[in-house]
Amino acid sequence: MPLSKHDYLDELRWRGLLHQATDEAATARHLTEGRHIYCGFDPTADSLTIGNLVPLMMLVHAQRAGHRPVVVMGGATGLIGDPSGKSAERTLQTREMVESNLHGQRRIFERLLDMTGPQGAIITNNLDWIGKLSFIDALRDVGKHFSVNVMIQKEAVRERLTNREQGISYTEFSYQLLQAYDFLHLRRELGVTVQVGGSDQWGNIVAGGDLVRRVIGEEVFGVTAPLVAKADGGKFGKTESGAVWLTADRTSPYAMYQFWLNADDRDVPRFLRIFTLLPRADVDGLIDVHAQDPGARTAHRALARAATALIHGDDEAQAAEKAASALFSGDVTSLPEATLREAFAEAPSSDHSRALLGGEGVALIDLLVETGLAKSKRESREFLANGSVSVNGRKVGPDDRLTPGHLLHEGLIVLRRGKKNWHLTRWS
RNA sequence: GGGGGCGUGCCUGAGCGGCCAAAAGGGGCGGACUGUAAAUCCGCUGGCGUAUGCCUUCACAGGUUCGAAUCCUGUCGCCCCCA
Repeated sequence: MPLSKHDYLDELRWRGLLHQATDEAATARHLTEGRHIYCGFDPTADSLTIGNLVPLMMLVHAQRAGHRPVVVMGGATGLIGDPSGKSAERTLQTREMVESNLHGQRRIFERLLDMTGPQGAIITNNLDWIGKLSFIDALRDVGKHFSVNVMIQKEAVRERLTNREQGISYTEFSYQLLQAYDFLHLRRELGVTVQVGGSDQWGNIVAGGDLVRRVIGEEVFGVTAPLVAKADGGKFGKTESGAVWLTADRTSPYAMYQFWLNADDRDVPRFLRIFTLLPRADVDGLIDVHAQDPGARTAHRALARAATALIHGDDEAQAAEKAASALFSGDVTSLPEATLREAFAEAPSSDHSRALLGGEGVALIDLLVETGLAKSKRESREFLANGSVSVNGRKVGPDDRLTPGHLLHEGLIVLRRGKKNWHLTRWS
């Protein structure tokens, strides 16, 4: 199989995606030929978050380097629950839930990975093989190769064993057996020899490698990426409105664009390397510009554009960018109607009767509550008094009312509360 | 089996009969400054139609008292020491 000029490990290394590898020299040698590289994703939700993007990028780079990526959707493991990195036992998901989550996540893999050609990604579901395993088979064929003494040493388990309040169930304790069995199965059936994942997966990956060696006496390899942390110490991937998801139904392209654009200066270089596919020269150039004048936010914009395009496609990224610059240009009034409607395509909006604008007009205090920009009249009053609210880009006070004079393009009024909470009202 | 301690608002954590909707910090939300940043500063942070006001909170259920987060009894949960 032809390999691209980019060496996989080197690529991961400069991008900051390489945390540890099993016998790095041997792994590097192994990767001089095209291999099958796998990563597992448990269907804990019907989408994936930006945090899951890290291991996903490892597969993307594998493919670009000439290897064949194999996605293992955890149809079986998702029913059990991975204790790695979790401080408490989780409630079991129903089979239906796992099943539907699987479908939700599949579209993301298909979008980010090339599904065609000899290097086309393979998407599998470990329920297909784990589901066939009987309890007796599991204990004899898998369990016999594991030492409980070793299992309880794993970080994911150890912490829970010493923690009286939490403990760990036999179910979650067994998780590593299943993931190890995945590796064995994939080695046998698809010739998969490398597993990648986040650093929290190291224990599971090693367990898989051990199993393969014991059963078929062959060496397999593992590579992990570091945990992505934010410069300010906060948890990566969270915003005021919760996690940032990779599908538009949960996080709009616009919201994702904003997420990247608002990245801390210090995080931008790293994010450019990890979350975009921009070539090294471009990245280095951007980092340079960024260091000279972070205020210009050239690198922020490039990051937001590239990362959003990677997930949602070029068109969506472009639209998000246009909307962002329109909204934050300050003067909403001068925007053409089409741009305005486009910019607010994803923002909350509401319809109102135009007749209300006549006479005394509509009190903003009430409207803020109606539109959800404020939770109660009391809060509404507070925001207005603080000068947090603007109508069509102009600040308003507690006693202001909306009249026909506020209408843009014969029927639109733009409300904003705080810096980033927009709402479009339509009047007809 | 015996003995001791703890359970407060989103989180940490003071309060230990009235001055308590409850200190302080964190977080969150607004504002100023800026670059839709960081740092800093200011305000808000149980709910309520605008309040020298009303309602609901200090694990839960009762009780004592003019009055309880604060005292008593029981229940639940957790921690520690001895055996």
